[in-house]
Amino acid sequence: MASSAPLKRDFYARPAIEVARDCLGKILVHGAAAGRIVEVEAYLGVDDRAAHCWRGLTDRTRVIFGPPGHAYVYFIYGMYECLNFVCEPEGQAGCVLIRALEPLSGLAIMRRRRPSARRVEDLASGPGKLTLAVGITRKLNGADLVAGPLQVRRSRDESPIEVLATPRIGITHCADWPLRFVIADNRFVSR
DNA sequence: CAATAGATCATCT
DNA sequence: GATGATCTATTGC
Repeated sequence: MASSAPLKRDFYARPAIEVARDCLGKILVHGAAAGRIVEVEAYLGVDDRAAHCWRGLTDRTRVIFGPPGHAYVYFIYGMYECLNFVCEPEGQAGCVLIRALEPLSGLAIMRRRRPSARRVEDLASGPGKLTLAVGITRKLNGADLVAGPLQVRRSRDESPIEVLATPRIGITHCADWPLRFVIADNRFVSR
């Protein structure tokens, strides 16, 4: 497999924008399924009206204010789940939404979980699609990314990556902030 | 192609 | 009671 050591906690204990950019090219692993992160979005703290934590600490946003290096998984539109990495030191809000993966292994089980995907490019090219493909549910909300069943690893392929910044997708507030980051010319990013 | 409707529910007003 | 960090199928050009 084209991956090695899991990222340590200090990787996540930084501003969400830095973590977001650095996540690109890393490998997300859950069981037999693994994929390369090709598209992410940064969500900031209380100043970012598009972020869930904008209103402050609630039952739902508790994990975002908790220690870094954990998963924040939330349920949206009555149907889909989305995966975030909690960033910043404990007590501060900030996270990174994982928006698309390039499938690397476990292709068979991914296809089984996403019967409607006709092409490999459709398996995990969106926040709701990737959680289905990789088998992430709300049960993983709060899970430790450093030691838990869901991990992020450095790729063995360390060839340079060209990163593009664009506005975030599907939000109404702060819609012009360039906090979406993609690997340039990658065919697995969402449409 | 592009545009739109419908599915469906946790969270917050 | 409305809304939302989405996706799919369908309709219409």
